[in-house]
Amino acid sequence: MARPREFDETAAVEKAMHAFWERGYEATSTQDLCEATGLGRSSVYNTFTSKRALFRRSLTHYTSTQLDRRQALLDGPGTAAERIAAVLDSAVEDDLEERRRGCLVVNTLAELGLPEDEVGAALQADTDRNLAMFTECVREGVLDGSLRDGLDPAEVAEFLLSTTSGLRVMARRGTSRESMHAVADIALSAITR
Amino acid sequence: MARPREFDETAAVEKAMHAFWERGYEATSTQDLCEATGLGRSSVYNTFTSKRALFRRSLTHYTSTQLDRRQALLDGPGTAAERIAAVLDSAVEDDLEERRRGCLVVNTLAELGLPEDEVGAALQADTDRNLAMFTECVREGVLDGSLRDGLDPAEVAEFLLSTTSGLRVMARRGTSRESMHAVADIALSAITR
DNA sequence: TCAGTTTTGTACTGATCAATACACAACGGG
DNA sequence: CCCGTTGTGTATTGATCAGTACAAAACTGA
Repeated sequence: MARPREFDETAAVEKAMHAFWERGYEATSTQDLCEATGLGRSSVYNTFTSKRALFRRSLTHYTSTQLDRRQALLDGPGTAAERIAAVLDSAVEDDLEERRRGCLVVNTLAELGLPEDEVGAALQADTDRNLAMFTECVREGVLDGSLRDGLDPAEVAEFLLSTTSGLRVMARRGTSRESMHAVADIALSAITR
Repeated sequence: MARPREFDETAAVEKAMHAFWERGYEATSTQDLCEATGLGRSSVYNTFTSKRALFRRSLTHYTSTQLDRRQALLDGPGTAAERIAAVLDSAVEDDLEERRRGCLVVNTLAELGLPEDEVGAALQADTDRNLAMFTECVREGVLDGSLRDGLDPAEVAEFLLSTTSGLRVMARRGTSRESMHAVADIALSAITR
């Protein structure tokens, strides 16, 4: 019944996500979002309610794919130390353009902080899942002997999240791939033996 | 000759800086800046030309005071390792409210990236000075024996800048003082012996 | 074919944006 | 004292902001 959509909703969210990622939340106008998605204003508002709601959709789309990728690396082959190294390396993009965009979560946290709405909740959820994933992997690393004895998994998880966040900021500073790699190596040396 | 100013320019810049720090660049309107500084629109534009120019003034005011404070810590007493520890600790504010604001430089980098104007130049200059200060101190630390042998001072400087940036992002995430302290300790353990 | 439902395009809303015009106020030098 | 210069307050600029009203369009089920 009724007229069907002329577009794919997920594809539209993905395009909106890239617009927000490129310019930040405030600097992205609803007009920008229409152009990025190829939709008219009516379709955007009919489907996503508001700019902020579309941003929340974009953000959760970003975090879920990013967390899945990270989880896959942490569930991959090798010692825990090697898997953590793979995660740190994955923050180091090959392409300068990509590196310059940084991370949508870090960018949003820096621009908006933790707002008291669903956007803030999405950011908090991302933090929690990251910490949980890292904590678990560190626990495994202490057992498999690839990480040092006596490490507090929760503390190391905070350290690793801080490190990836720091790397993303360095990326926005225009830091070279080589320098970012060196930073990742030093960070890793703090917890491996 | 002519009518004198009714306000202190530096004080106005400082108040504008806090407004930008609190809300970010885009979300801070010229109206907000008038209210924060207590000046009328005419005075603001007569004195600072444009919103962006006032932002640049605010940013350089922030970076210069922050760099001076950091330099003082790195020039202070104790071994290089102790002085670097003092810098990392200084990123951990006592007050939650202050911590939540994060760092104006990190926030701006995340929101705007490195724009091709004087704002970008100010951000780049801040990065350069930070790296230079850290590099010098690490060199001293290798000599005084408080840091490990064989460390590349330039690489460690990037690591330390990345770490402080990461800590500021964690602060925006709402991370506790204790967790941030633990992160700083782990980071330090990578370079001390 | 047509009634019912949803999408879409166009035009528009009031609000707010950064920036300016301009008259008047306030001072210093002569 | 008063002319020239600069600062300040008020009103306003056109542009753009997020969001909406509304009618035509496009489809489904009957």
